[in-house]
Amino acid sequence: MKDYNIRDIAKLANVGVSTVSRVINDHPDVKKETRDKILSIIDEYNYIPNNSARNLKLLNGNHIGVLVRGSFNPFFSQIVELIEKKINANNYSMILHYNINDLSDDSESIIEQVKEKRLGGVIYLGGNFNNDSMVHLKSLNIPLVLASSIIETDSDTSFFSSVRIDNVQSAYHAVDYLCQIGHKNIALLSPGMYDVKNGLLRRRGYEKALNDHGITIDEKYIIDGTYTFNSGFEMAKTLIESNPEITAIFATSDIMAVGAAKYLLSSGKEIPEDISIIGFDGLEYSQFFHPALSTVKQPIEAIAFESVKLLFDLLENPENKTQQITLKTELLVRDSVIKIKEHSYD
Amino acid sequence: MKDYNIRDIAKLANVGVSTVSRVINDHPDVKKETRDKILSIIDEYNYIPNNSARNLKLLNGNHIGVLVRGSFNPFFSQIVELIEKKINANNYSMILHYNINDLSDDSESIIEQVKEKRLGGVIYLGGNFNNDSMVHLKSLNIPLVLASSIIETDSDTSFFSSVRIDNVQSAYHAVDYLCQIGHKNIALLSPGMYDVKNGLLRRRGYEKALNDHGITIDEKYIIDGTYTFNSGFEMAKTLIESNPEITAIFATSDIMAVGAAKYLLSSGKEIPEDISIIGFDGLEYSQFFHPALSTVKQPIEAIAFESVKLLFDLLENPENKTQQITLKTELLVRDSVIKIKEHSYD
DNA sequence: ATCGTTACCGGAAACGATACCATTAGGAGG
DNA sequence: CCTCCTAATGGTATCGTTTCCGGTAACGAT
Repeated sequence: MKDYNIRDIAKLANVGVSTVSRVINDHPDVKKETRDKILSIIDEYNYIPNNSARNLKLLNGNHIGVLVRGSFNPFFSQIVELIEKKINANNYSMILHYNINDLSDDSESIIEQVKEKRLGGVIYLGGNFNNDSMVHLKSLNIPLVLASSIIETDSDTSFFSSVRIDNVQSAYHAVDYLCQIGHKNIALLSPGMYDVKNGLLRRRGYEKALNDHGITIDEKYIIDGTYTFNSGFEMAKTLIESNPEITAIFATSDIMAVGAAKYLLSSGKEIPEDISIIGFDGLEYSQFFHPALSTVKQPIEAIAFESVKLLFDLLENPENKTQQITLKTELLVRDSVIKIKEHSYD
Repeated sequence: MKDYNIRDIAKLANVGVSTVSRVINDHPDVKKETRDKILSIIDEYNYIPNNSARNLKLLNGNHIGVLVRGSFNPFFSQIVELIEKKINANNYSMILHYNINDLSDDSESIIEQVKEKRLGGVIYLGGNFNNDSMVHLKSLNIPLVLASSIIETDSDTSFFSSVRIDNVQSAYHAVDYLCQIGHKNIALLSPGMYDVKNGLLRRRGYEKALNDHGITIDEKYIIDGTYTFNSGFEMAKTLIESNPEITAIFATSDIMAVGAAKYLLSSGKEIPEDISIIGFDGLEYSQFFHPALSTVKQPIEAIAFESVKLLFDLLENPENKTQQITLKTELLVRDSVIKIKEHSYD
């Protein structure tokens, strides 16, 4: 029950190995008759080409790496699942690596992974990149797409393909809405050191919205944490205990929002009557929370879909131009927000 | 900026390629002096051995496949993340494939994946296996561990290593508890055709508990769906609309439970005052729902940890015995259940 | 001096697939 | 009949490792 190799198949079919190779790779220069015969032998003996040999010869692997900056966030899990589906449809395999680089520079860890695993391409989810990173990475000479990543560079952003959203605008949208319906004491739940750049942009949107509505920014309404349920819970607790006048919370991720909402509800507050809350990401989960959470929905399917598409554009034709795509988010207003009551006119 | 190969390194270090190879693979037969010299050259020139060539020669890959039966369930995502961490720690790479076989037999799809991707080992999450599958799979001759899978065979279960829970007992535990606190009209939210075996066992636990408490099983309290939020929502709706006397729901997964709870709350019912609810899996999520969901907690970390451990036991020494591990679940009683009021004694 | 042993080391044949380069056969065109 | 072209095919070097099979040097024992 040994495995057959291409030479065995060639012998069995009475042809040369080159011909078998051509059949396997769909080269046109094979007579239909010969092709059919070889195909039937391949089928009969259950021959499967050896990928290692193939990759050795071709000098590039057919694994594409999906490297994820964070971990334990359903937002990433969902994207990853969708990406996997598409990668497999293209006859590549996905090598998944969560929680890349807790310490080092993003570009470092990517380079390491690519070399070590001989990846044919990489999708990087959720990191931060500056000019140096980009140049460093460029030396890899490998198809790379940056998805949901923050790219901080004034110069050439066209080194790599990228798929992202407008974080400032998206956050602005949510906070602007809160202001419009009368909220003035609006808190911000922000990721702290963990993923600074990302949170920073959303914070800028928050500040801009307040500014535009003539509300002065109060540092004590802004609190840092991490992208976890627990952190959301704790942040809300700290915030509300010392600032009971807060009427709305904008959380920069849904899991934070859920954590915060949980604190509010379990401390006897009502949502949205006492406090309105808006999350970020648009996890399926958020609509099954009770009350249904308002959120800024990221186009998760599109992020996954476009990332893979851009990657294969580069993979199939390395001469292709890189592309930068910015996708639209959508503010979903659900049951967790309410127009503020004007006490004076009661 | 070409990549160096082992011959380049050998030349640079003035040694033979075999010696370099020995250094790379930690063979003892190299003088410390020589080893250090080679090591420094390797470091200086940033040499990384080519995995394809290595695997070609060794005839076995250093990728281990993690194949997941279902998809879009945080239960699996969490296990996968933990597994990945451990696999990487062992210097292997994880190739992840969700949603294996929507149609075909589990063993078929595993075999296909293994051959095509030259996997060195496989962890299969959440499938169903019968005797035929097992025999079929055995021919692969590859380390394989079945995690959270249902193995239906009276004969030899020792073909493969496995990590599982006692589904019957776990479900029994939850339903028994509901009975103990006075519930009689207890509904079951079960996965339908999707993953029959798994749901079947939990159903058996449900039935056994009712039996032990002298409650006759009523088919109209048992409803089939899928492991999704939405399905949970719909099942609860159907169930409650036509059987308003139900006082408790046992859902065979947390996401079903959340969906069901959402229906109840949004239709004006109160949890647990009107209806008690218990889920299954123990997702972090469940405790941040409001009210905090009671659930049967699966030992997620242990499942991941043990799976990888058993796999590497087999990988490192193929002569090792396979092991079958059954892990304990834990009933977490939180805010979603309440002792039933006896109307007669009010 | 000769031998045996040990500790290191190198050469070269695989591993399985690809692709360049030849080669053949047959037909078209002169 | 010869040349040229094209379609189809085969031979073989090559990709970068590992490992078997020796080989050499050093050294103590005889």
